[in-house]
Parts: sequence; C-alpha cells; structure tokens
Amino acid sequence: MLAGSTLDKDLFGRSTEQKYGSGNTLTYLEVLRVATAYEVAQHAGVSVGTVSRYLNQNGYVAAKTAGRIRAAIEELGYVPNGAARSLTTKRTGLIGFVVSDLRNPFTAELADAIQERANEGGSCVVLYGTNGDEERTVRGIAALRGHNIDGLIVTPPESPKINRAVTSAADAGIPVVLIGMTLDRPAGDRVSTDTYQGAGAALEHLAGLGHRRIGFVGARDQAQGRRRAYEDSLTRLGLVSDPRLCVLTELTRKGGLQAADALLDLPDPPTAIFAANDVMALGVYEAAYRRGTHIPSQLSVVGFDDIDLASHAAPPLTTVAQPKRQMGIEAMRLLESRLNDLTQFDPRDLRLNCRLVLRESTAPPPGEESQR
Amino acid sequence: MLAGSTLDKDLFGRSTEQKYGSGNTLTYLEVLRVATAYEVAQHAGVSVGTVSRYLNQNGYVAAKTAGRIRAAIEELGYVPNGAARSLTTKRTGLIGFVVSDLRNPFTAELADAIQERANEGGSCVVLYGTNGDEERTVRGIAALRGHNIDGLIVTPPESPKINRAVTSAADAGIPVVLIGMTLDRPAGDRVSTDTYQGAGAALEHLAGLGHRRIGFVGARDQAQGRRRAYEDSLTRLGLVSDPRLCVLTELTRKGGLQAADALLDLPDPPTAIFAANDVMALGVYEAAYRRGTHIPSQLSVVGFDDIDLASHAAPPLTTVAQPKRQMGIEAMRLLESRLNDLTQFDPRDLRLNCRLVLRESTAPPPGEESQR
DNA sequence: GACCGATGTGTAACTGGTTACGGATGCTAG
DNA sequence: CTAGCATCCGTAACCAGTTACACATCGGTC
Repeated sequence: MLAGSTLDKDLFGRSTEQKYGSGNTLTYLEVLRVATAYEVAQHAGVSVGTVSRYLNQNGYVAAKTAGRIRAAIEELGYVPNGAARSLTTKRTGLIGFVVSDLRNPFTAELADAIQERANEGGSCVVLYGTNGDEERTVRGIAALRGHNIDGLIVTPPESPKINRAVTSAADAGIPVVLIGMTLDRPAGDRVSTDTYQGAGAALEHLAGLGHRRIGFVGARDQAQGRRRAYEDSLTRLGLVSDPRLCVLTELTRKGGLQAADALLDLPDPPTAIFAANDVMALGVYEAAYRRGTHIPSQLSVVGFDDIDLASHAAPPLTTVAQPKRQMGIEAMRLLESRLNDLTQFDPRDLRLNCRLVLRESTAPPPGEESQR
Repeated sequence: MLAGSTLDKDLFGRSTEQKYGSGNTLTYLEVLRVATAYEVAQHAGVSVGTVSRYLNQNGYVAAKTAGRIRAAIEELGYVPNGAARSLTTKRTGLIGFVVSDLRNPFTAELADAIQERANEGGSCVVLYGTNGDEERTVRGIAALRGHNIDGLIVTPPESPKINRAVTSAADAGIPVVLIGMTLDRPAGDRVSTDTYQGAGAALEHLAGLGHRRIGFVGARDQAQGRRRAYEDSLTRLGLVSDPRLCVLTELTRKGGLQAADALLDLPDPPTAIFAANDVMALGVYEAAYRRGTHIPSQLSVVGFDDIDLASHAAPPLTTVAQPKRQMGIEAMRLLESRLNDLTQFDPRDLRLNCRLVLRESTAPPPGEESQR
C-alpha cells in the first residue's frame, strides 16, 4: 500500500515522473516486479548513486539519508541484483565446486566444509557433479566459468583434457584449488593429504601384526599415491610382492566386492586387504561375509578415508583418516587469500598428514598367536 | 599471436580502431583479460548483435559468418559472461538449494539427484548449508535471492520466520519447491513422502513381532509426521502409550545415543525402539552396544531413511526407505515445469510412498518365541 | 570575509551481454 | 523491371547496478 502511494508523490512531493523520467512508468507499474535500486532511490528521495554508496558502505552518506534508504529498502523488500552488481565489480561471490560424487561421504564432508567456510565469507558454492566422468568434468568447469565464479575448486578425476580445462580457467584469471589431485605441474594451488605416508602407516600396522601376503584393491586412474605407497611399502617392509595381489576396479562398494572376490579366489589368498577407500573396504566386508570369512580373525581389512560409516561397520573398520574438513577449509582459505591479492603467482601446495585409526578389523593372520 | 594480429587489420582489412572506435584499444591490450562478445565480433569482422544471435541461435546468421564467429570464439577462448546475459534475460541458470546438512547421507543423495537433474537441464545448483539453524536458513534464502536464482529448493527445518522468507521469495516470482516440509499453506510446490504411512508400517511390523512397549527417539521440531504416526499407531494397534517412551533430542547419532540411554534407563524399558532417522538409530545401536544389550534379541530397532549406512550396520538395520533420489528429481521437475510456464498458480503437492525394508535389527521381544 | 578541507549528493559513463528495429541485399514472381 | 519477401546484419537502447567526477554545503581558520 505504501508502495502504491509512491506512484503519486514521494517524500519531497515530487512526482515519480519528474524524477525518474517517463517511459519507465509502465514497467514500474508491473506486478510481481522486484524493486530496483532506482525505485529505492525514488522512494527515499535520493539518487541511485547514493543508494549504491549506502549499500556498499563506501563514500559518504548522511545518517539521516541512510535512515530513509534503509526504510525504503525494507518497505520495498529490495534485494540487490547480483548480476548487475557483478557486471562492474567483477565479483559474483560464487565459488565453483567440481565434485565427483556427493554421495561419497568423503566428498560430502568436503563439500559441507567448503560451503560452510564460503558462506561465512559471504560466498556461495555452485556445485557441478561429474560422477567421475571426464567429459562431465570438463563441461562442468566450462559451465561454472559461464557463471562467472570467483574461484574454482576441483576434485578428481584428472586427465590431460581436464588439466587443459583447469589450466584454461586459471589462465583466465580464476583462482583454482585442486583437492587431492596429483597434477605434475599444477595450474593452481593444491590441497592434498600425504596418502603415501598414510598408506605406509597402514601397511606397517599390518606387517607388525604378522601379515606377509597383503592384497590391495583400488582403481585404475585414481588414488595413485595409495597404490604406490602400497607397492613401495611391500618392498620396504620385506613383504610378498605379487602382482596378482593388486586388483584395480572402481572406487565403489561393488568394485571392492569384486576385487575382494578376485583376491580371495586366489590359490594363495592374502591374509589382509588394504582398500584404497572405505567404501571399497565395505565391499571387501561384503565379499568376506558372503563366503563366511570372519573379519578380523580370518581376514584383516584396512580402509582409507575414515568416513562416518567406517566406525559403524561390523566390525568397526581400521582405516587411514584424512582431515576431510580441514582440507575443505584450507582449500577455501587458499582461494580467499588469492581473491584478496590477485597478484600472487607462486602455486602453493598444502600437504596434510593422515592418521591411522585403529579399530577392530585387523588382527594377526590366522595360525599366528604372535605380536601385539 | 593471432590475437595480436587483429590489432592491425581484420579479415576485411579494416583496422581495429575504425570499427570498434578508439579508447577501448588500451583495455583490449590488457593481459589476463577474458574476451568479450565485442572482441569476438571484431575478430570475426561482424557486430556484437550477430555474435549474440549466433550464440543464442535466434535470428538469421549466414553459415559463412557463423563459421568465422565460431573460429573467433575458439581462438579467443571466449566464454559468455553469465552476469551480463542474465541481466537482460532474467535467467541465470542457477537453482538455489537450502540444505540442512550435507553430511547427512539422505540430504547428500538428495543434493546429488537435484544437481544431476539440474545439470542435465543446463542449470547449476547453488548450495547454502544451514546446519538446521533457523537464522542461517533465512540468511541462505536471502543470499541465494541475491544471486538471482531461477528457482529455490528448500529442506527443513521450518519455522514461522523461515516461512516468511520462503513466501517472500515466492512473492518475488521465484518458483519454490519444499522438500519434506509440512507448511500448512505452502508458498510453493512440495515434494514429500508419506512418512505417516511409512512410520505406521514400521510400528505394525514391530507390533506383529509381539512388541508392546515401543520407544520413539526423535527431534523436537522436525519429523513431526513420524512422531504423530508413532503416537497414532500406538493407539490404533493397542500398544502401550507412555509419554516417557517418547524422547526428543536432536537428529544426530549423539542424539540417538542419549535418547536411547534415557529409554533403556527406564525402570520398564521398551523392547523396541523406533528412531526418527537412521543416524539416530545408529546412536541407539551404540547405546545398546555400550551396555551389552544385543540387537535384535534383546532390543529391536527400526530406523527411517534407509541411508547407505543402514545396510552395513551391525546388524543391518530394518528401516523405512524414502525414495530419496526420486524426491530430488521430482523437485527439479516441478521447478522446471514452472520455469517453462510462469503463469501456473496452483501449488502442487507430490507425496511419494515409503517402503519398509526388513533387515536384521528386529526380532520378537525377549521371552517370546512367538509369531512370524 | 575569503579560503579550505571534510562531508554529502547527483550525474553520467561504464560493465557485457540481448533484442527490437530498420536498412541492405538477393532472389523470385508478376 | 520492379514489387515483395526472405535472409542477413549493424545500431542503439536497455538490463541494474558501480564509481569517477563535479558540484554543493558547511564549519572552522587566518
């Protein structure tokens, strides 16, 4: 109703037409139209410039004027148009997040941390799910660029094509943070965990329990570090190194199940299995459960990630924990720092440590009563 | 390097200056500058209008011209500026998603489905996490509006304040879909599951096994339907109705643990517990585990949601499954339909059915050998 | 009383697209 | 030969803000 009255006279008695010029009157009358800064200005009896200065707290605005503007904003339910704003400011307050699979608790936690930190800084996170698909990852990066994101956070997979897309975004001046990726010459900052160290700790633990034949289940393209750590640890710890003990499928429960089946069907099956992630480890659980193999007395299992699920599995899963939340927060921090100073050129590489969480899925191999 | 050559002459031998006017030459020389449609136009020897028409496939563009534009876009690595575009088109291709907690596998699955469907339609999802906080939910809706989202999807919690924010968004012409919320007079479309039916099925199952004292663990503000269904089912099935059997904490594992502790500490503890969600049910598991109460022989547990975790718990959790993925897809569908026809006024209410998934966490109460 | 800096506000150019409009061209039909 | 239509493309206004600049006012100082 107050909005209606402004159609005649504003606070200073000037008619709408006089100040705003005619021609816009029609659109101004439209229903369901969201208010613009011009309308707020009219309503408060000032000019757009002043409204803008008030909103951005730069330049001078008299206290009395500010009050009138505040009231006008309130009354009209004015929300600044982000598109128009970002056109001149070159900032959208949007952070792009290219993520493989949100259903994976690891990435979900990551996304949550990133989003929380972004929100605190007044930004929002734009998602693009790739399902681990190369083509979709590339498309996602392009799509996000079209939305003028201020920064980009990318999770695996990686490939030459994806590298190119990432580099191209970085070249266009978009700060990029890669999470857990192993690009040789990174196009942006990087946050990762020392999976090599983490996986090494897992293998040491198993070796310490007396295991000699330790299997590995992982994926072809991903988790390279974990696999390398597995192989290196085998030789370092003097364990059996048998190519058949390393089965690569995909990073899903099903993948873990199939891989475990393959391992347990070997004439000389491993007494312990190290999985490249917890989800696969649970697939190993399922394979063991199906064939009546008891964990940990007949088979030890170690996972990677320490997802929420791990502690609730039966038995609770011994696993290598990554500081998921911290990774997300650090990724946003790196982004923020670059946004505040666009002249930084040195790519940073933040490597966080993993921690082995001992639960109940590991024990000495069958037939040994030994150590620990 | 080709970009450099255009500074002198374009394909038609006209100099850059002549066509584009002077004054812009300097900015054109800037490093790290992303190309604009004007630059593409220059490069291809056409005008901006033509470039725009080419991009949007409306109006006429000769095949030869299109080819030149395509080449120019390719060479300059041009990506249209979404902000500028949306300024006139009133569309951003962004869908706002206000979500309580991404770490909850239920909402994660929801988010994933929404995001996938949105991507297919060429949109992206903008996240805002609220952690179940009222204030943050309101702030999130406002923040997303500032980003000119085309549509808004909201998950609980709900409150009068949140209602107002949602209604205000809807009044501003933003299509809204509520997921799993129970607003009396909805401001937008709604997708929900018949939790009443689902919870009823769970209670029937427990009653069928012979349970008479069945506890409920839930949260104060949320999952009203489940609680009401619990209470109604008690009377309908002629079970013990005792206010002490209904404990309300929060929808987390910890909440479930505390609530279960309270129930099991009763002088006359329940023989079965129905949890408002699976995460709480796992808290119940933990409470039982800590005091050595065996599930299901000494205590039956039924959850709600059928998160991934449920089937992997020890023992696998009997739970009420919601069609999570379908809910997300339907939500996006409703949004899309409204976006294609903004004149629809009737709010729609999609109610999907729940399904009771029988696993191994339920059994007849101790001391009974009876039914089924 | 003239000068000065601090404070407050309006004007208009600018951001990077879209699109209505109109002019130019080419082809066909009368 | 020309009217008429389809095709093609450039011009300029417009979207909703931001911001440099100019101008106005005011209190205080010499």
